[in-house]
Amino acid sequence: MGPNADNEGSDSFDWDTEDEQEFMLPSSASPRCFGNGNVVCSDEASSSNGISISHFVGMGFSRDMVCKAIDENGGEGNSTAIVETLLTYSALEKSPSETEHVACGGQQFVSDISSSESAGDFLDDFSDEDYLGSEDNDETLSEMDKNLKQLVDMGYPAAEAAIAMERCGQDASIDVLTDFMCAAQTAKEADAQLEELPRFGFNEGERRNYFDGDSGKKKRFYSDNNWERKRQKQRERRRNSDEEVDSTIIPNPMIGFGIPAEPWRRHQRTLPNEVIGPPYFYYENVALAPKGVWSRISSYLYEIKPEFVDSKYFSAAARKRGYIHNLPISNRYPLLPIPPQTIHEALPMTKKWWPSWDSRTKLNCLQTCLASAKLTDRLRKAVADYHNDPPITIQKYVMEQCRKWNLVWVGKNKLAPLEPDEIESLLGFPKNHTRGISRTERLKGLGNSFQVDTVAYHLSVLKEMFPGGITVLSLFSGIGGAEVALHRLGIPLKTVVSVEKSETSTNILHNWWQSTHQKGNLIHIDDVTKLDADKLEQLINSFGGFDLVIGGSPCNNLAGSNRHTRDGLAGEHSSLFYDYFRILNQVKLIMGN
DNA sequence: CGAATTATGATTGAGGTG
DNA sequence: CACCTCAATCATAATTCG
Repeated sequence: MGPNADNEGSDSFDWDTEDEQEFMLPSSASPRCFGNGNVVCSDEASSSNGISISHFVGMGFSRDMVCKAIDENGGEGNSTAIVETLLTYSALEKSPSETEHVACGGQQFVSDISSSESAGDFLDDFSDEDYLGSEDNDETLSEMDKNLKQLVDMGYPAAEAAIAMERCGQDASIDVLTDFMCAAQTAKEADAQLEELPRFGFNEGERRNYFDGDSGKKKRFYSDNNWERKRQKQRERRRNSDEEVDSTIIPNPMIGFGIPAEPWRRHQRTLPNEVIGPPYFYYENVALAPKGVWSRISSYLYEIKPEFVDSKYFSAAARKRGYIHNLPISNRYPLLPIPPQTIHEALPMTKKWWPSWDSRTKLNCLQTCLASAKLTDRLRKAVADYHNDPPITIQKYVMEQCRKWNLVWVGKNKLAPLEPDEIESLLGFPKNHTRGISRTERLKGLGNSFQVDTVAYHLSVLKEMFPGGITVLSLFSGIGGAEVALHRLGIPLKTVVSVEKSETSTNILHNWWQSTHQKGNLIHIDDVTKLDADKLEQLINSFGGFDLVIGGSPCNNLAGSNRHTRDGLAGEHSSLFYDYFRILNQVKLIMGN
């Protein structure tokens, strides 16, 4: 009946080595900026797994740095380790001063992007005068490395040590550095009170203590030695690790700069001058990413703070996402018709079988996998034994599984996962949008997509700006959430350059393009890493520039559902964010000329 | 061999309790 | 403040099926 309560004490933990590695992850570093095509070293031979020096150079690191990082990691095999090494170097070189003011009812943004020494500068407005690491010869670097290592050995987080070294100068003594960090620490502790925001009554906090001897897997863990040790280590790490380098605050309620239901909430923001469009850009990823990820993404995208929005305010299913963009935020309007807002409205057939003790009105996030038939059958058996409502412990267990797997009631005591066409509808896509490919592929494509109504609400401000239509660079297009959103807004698509690796997703977008009788051009490119400055310049010359650069880079190394490779931004796929950043910069640069 | 099926926790943060 | 409960989460990998 209950979930398998096993694996107590079966895992062995090796925290000692892991802690060291995590310290090496700085949580803030400034991006390198790009010049013209001369940064692209096309003569580089790719290694067997397709990762080359130019791949890392493309992320914005200098060539020297890349070579050194590859050497340190014993060749090009371990790209994740190389990226982390590079990010550490970046933190050593420079860390952005995180000045930030929060005005009442709005936010102000202060940019602090400096150009670097690498290959041409892309922002003429900024000078190099406050940049100190103009020639990072090996001796300087290794000296700084030595200091960093010593500080880390003393127990300081690498990120703070790197910041201290940057602030105090390269040849500051260890004493000076520790003093600096001590002062910074106390300042931050005193700074740790800023929290307001009203709360909504969406989830009534009905918390009961439940003591279930059978299905209770938790109580027993508390007396487990490994478990205790692990929790202790976690607490220690939490105290030690970068106290407040991650300044990202996820708002509650998660409504960003406003939702259609509350147009009276007024927000204002000030963007840095160099990102006031065009070109407009729109970047998306999961809101609940590992610590520090959003502040890093933000530091690359001109220090613009993400707009966190949960799609449950636009549809019957939740979808917590962060959006960084330079779009205006006033006079937004929702896509019509307004989609069903509750489970019963979206799936009327379920109403008949819905038990009174299932209090859900919204579905959770639509993911890429569905519950197994064995699980739903176990749940059916757990509930079917009772004439009336099952006991509270059974209810708890069933509800937990329902929430985890987004199950709905489709018969007496019968639960089932959603069908692909239901997911299409909940995400705002037309019926049969993904039809024609395998069920597994459909679920994957849909699970990785935008919620169309949510994105369209943000993009709606483009309509009056581009009455004649727009030219779009769509990165990581997937099944075409951005295209569908723009089309449903009635914004003509003059040209869409779509970059997408998956062939099945590409076909879906292509089919949609034809079936909606688009007048414009749809151009496909299959690899973001191959979209270099030359290619961009060629495209921009052909179409007169891009009005919008839109895309959400891979989230699978950030998403909470990933048990195996939740490696953060440095992960194999999620690191493609740096290509979004690179391409956006190159577009801005080329269009600026 | 592609498609379908199934099992597989950890990391966060909010909020309660003593 | 220490400690706990509760909740959410754009997935991966191994295996089986047809």
